[in-house]
Amino acid sequence: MVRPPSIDSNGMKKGAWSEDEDQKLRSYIQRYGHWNWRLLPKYAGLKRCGKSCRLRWVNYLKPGVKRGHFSKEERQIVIKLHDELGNKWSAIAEKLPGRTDNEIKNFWHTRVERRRKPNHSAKPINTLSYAEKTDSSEATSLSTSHDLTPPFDDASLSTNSSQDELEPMLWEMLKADAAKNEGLAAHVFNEEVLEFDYPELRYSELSCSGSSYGSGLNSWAVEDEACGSFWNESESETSSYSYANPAVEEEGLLLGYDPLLQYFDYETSLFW
DNA sequence: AAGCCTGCCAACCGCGGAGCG
DNA sequence: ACGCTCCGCGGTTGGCAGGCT
Repeated sequence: MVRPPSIDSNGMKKGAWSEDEDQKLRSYIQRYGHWNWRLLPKYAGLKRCGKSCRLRWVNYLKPGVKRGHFSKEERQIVIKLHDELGNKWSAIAEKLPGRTDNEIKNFWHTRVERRRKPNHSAKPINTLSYAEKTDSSEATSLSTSHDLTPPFDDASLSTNSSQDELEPMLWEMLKADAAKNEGLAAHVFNEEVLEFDYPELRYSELSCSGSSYGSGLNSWAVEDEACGSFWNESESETSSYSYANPAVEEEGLLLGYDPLLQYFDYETSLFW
């Protein structure tokens, strides 16, 4: 994960920092502060350039630096501020105590930007059994090897499509997919939760805010949260809608139409 | 078991702005 | 006004870890 140590043409060490180097830098700055980054390494007994020392201190050694998992609140702040400020990582970092611009930048590139890329490959990225996500006694684990065809294609849906255009289109696609796979999708929907990255569905959902799409038993259905209306093409029982599970709804809407399910967070407009 | 692929993140690099003489 | 130095920012890279085939 880190670059191997090496020596550049000026005799300066590059690459991963050792514990000894960290200790030298930490103790020097704690004692004298960083009055001049260029001269600091010389006085601290480090064979590093000032830039490298500054980076190591700011992003790693500085007291209070928070690292690791971004909370839901932090994610929302980053996304909101990025919408307002763009790639002003240092400005965003100012609003997130303990987070460095470098870490926010990494977070953005690896987690957020990737999810927003329209041509990002549609493949499952993580799998959790429904039982892990909920307390439902009905939840059981199930094999994930279902051959369900994604019902959307890039040509038919876009982020600019209106909700009026999208809903009938989605409805037709869901119906067709359910018919093809018979009751399988419903079972999967009820018992299995997969996180996935599936841009076509993501965009359709973004464009249809206020609506959710899911499967019932042996049928597909579309529910409109905003007005409470409900369409159901099947005559059979369709009352089992797993995304009503409170444990799931805490995180946002669980959106499903086949085994490819994940959480949609309306506040960040992203799947997690 | 081994090779390949992808995600993640620490660290590097280049550039621009601020400060100073 | 100009040139130089230093600092900080944002983009990019390198390589480990873990999952997949």
